[in-house]
This record gives sequence, structure tokens and C-alpha cells, in this order.
Amino acid sequence: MLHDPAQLDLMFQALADPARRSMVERLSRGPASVSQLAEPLAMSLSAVVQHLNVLEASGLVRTEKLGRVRTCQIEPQALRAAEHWINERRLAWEGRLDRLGDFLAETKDET
Amino acid sequence: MLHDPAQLDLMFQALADPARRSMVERLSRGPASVSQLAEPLAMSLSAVVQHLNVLEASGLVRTEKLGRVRTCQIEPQALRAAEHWINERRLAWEGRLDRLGDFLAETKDET
DNA sequence: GAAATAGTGAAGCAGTTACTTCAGTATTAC
DNA sequence: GTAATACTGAAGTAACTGCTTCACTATTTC
Repeated sequence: MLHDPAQLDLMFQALADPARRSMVERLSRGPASVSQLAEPLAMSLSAVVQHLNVLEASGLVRTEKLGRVRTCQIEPQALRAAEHWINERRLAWEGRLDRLGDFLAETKDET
Repeated sequence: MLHDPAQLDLMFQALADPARRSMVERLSRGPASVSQLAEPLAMSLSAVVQHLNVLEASGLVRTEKLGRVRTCQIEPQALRAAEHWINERRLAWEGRLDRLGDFLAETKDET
């Protein structure tokens, strides 16, 4: 699994923009062309292509060009890597709280 | 659960920086003061405070000042919100793939 | 109460980001 | 082969980031 810090930078950076998240959202419902991704967004096609390049560089999206149409897909492994990083930290924190709770409960028993 | 797009912007933006992720990592092992957070980082204390403000604005970290020491803690609910957003999209995509697989399997049966 | 500690706030600055427009290149349709 | 489609690429720009330094304010500690 990709745990390269630079890759995480790129993924979280990519997800930090609402236009890009809406593109990921759209792609989570199935592949789409650049124009289809652009359609609901209030910005030029050029801007959408630039966002798409960010998503592709982050590894979250893979694209393939057939004829004049560039078709885009989600790369679920990259999503999983980002999810995993967050999950690990949250579990570490929650585990700590649990152990603290146990300790306090035991301490209380002993008094 | 916080699904405000602007809040997600702030959270992902906050996680996009390696210094801030390292601060979250440190905090996942327990609360820390600003100086303790700064210690492993090769930057001024001022810079660390600025990163901390970003983390706090995103909701990922909560801080409390007692005397002259500001103690920082992870806010696991915020982590969970970010995790949840990613998870939903990944599951949508994977569910789609599964249904496509089923469809292809059925189609094959019928021939 | 003087000195050390812990953090705060503002100004400044180089680099990056999120767009824009405009001009271009393939590919496909008629 | 002409026109429409689907992008692509470069240049420009305004706003935002991630630092720095320096001056400062509270709190402890001795």
C-alpha cells in the first residue's frame, strides 16, 4: 500500500478542493469523460482539465484516451490509502482513550 | 456528522501538509503542548503555531490553555468525518464494480 | 522582582494554486 | 473536405500558503 508521505500530500491536497471532490463523487458513480465531469461545474473546460491533472497526479483517478475522448475512472486503492492513514491515527487515539478508561476503572476498584 | 463541504475542505487541506500530518501523528499517541509538537520539526515555533491554527480551524485538533501551556488533543469525530467521506465514495465505486461483475456473470449464464 | 519559559501576532516574502482567455490539435460526423 | 467536437497547452493574474524574523505578553521559577 502506498504510504509515501509525498503521495499522501498529493491525495489530501487533491481532496481539499470542492470541485475536485465533486469530480470524485461523480466518478464514484461510474466512469466519465472530461466534458461530462465539467458539465455540472461553473468553470472553463481548461480549469476542469487542470483539476483532473491534479487528481491523476495524486493517483486517485486514472484516465485513458480513446479517440478524442478521455475517459476517467476512480482508483480505489488510492482512496483506500488515504482512508487507511486517517483510520490508523483515529484508532491509535481511541485505543489510548480505552486504555485510559480501563486504568481509571481499575484504579477505582483498588480504592 | 459534519458533512459541510467547507469543513471537508479545511480538513483535507489540513491533512495535505506533512508537518501537520506529523503533528496529528504525534497527537494520536496522546495530548501534547505546542513546544512538544514543535520539537521534532525543523521550523520556528511561530510556524508550528500557524500549522496548529490550521488544524484547529479544521476541527481535527482541539486545544486548551492552562497557565502558559496550550495542550492539544485530537478530535476523533473530525477524523471520522473525513474517513467517512472517502469510504462512501470508495464503496460506491466498488459496489458498482460488483454489480457489473454480477451482470457479466449472469449474462454469461444466459448464453 | 528578575530571569526563564511558553506561546502570540504582525509584517514580509517566495512559491504555489485556481482560475481565466485564447489559440491550437486531433478525431469524428456530415 | 468542412465543420463540429473533445480536449490540450501556454501565458497571465489575483489570492493563498508556508515559512521567516522580530517584538511582545503572559506565566512560572528562583
